Amino acid sequence: MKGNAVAGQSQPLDSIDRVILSTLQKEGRITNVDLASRAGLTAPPCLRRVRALEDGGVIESYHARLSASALGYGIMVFALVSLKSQAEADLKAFETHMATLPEVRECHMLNGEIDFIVKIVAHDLQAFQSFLTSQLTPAPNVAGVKTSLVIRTSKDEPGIPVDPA
Amino acid sequence: MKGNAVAGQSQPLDSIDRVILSTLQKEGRITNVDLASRAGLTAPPCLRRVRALEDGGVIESYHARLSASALGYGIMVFALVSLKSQAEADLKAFETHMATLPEVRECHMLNGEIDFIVKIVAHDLQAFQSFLTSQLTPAPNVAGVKTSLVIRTSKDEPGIPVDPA
DNA sequence: GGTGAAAGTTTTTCTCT
DNA sequence: AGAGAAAAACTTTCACC
Repeated sequence: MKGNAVAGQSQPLDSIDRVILSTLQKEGRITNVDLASRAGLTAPPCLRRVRALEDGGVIESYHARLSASALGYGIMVFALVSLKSQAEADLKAFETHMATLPEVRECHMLNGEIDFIVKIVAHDLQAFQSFLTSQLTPAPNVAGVKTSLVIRTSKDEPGIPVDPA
Repeated sequence: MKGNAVAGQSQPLDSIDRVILSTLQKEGRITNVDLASRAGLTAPPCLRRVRALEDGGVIESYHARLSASALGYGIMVFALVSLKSQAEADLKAFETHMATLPEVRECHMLNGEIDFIVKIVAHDLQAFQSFLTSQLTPAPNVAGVKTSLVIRTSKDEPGIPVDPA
């Protein structure tokens, strides 16, 4: 094999790529012709750039953002979880368990005293309490859990900044 | 005016709607014809359902997910921020400041001792330190900031669970 | 790399059930 | 509400620059 067909970082991003990326990050279902005109291109080269960004792994995926409240998820909680052991196998075991729980939307390992931060959603406070005592506290290797209920969210931007070039 | 053209919750979601929602949450750029066949419909009624879900506010938006590392953002940090005053005007002032900072991706107000959890991204540790001392610590009304660096992320699901009906 | 035109799909509307 | 057919728009490929 010669060229990097899959997920090489390929070219440094030029300013047209950045327009494409920031546009698709905000409007994931924009048509290629509209995207092209915002990027100052015609459709074919725009499509080629999008495919290259997808194949190069810069664009990972596309998603619809759904209304939590419309789906009956009124509760969001951050849990700070410390584990008894920091051995890699034990960290993995905890992460594997988190992966199976639909209420757990994010699981990040942290440095310092607390080991994980976990973003959890639930239908209501009662459902969350039940989840906490039946799924999170008894998870493999858990030493302690501190939870904080989200009262309101003032900012929740998808993705990351796309700097102007 | 009569009907609720904008963001009424309209109908309870049936199982076809749920297939549409969970599919679009995972594959935001699927074509309507493919979506229709997964939902067991033909294209026209499928499109009508999607539009109704969009107009009803169940589908809020569509986004591309970009690779943080491909864009040079190697660092994610959660900051736990406590404020000097919990007066609504002071909470708002803090949130308004967070809204202006591109490094801040999420800002959630919490119950209990700590007032906000803020998800931050940065190019590297040095850029983060600089952000912390120049933007976050001196933000309006800040009493204290505790930061935790994310070592690795094992789960980061877009959106929320779509229960099977 | 970009352009313009052509071919192939998809989206979208309409009519009917 | 959903289906089939038709029109309009978009995507995708190709030849050329």
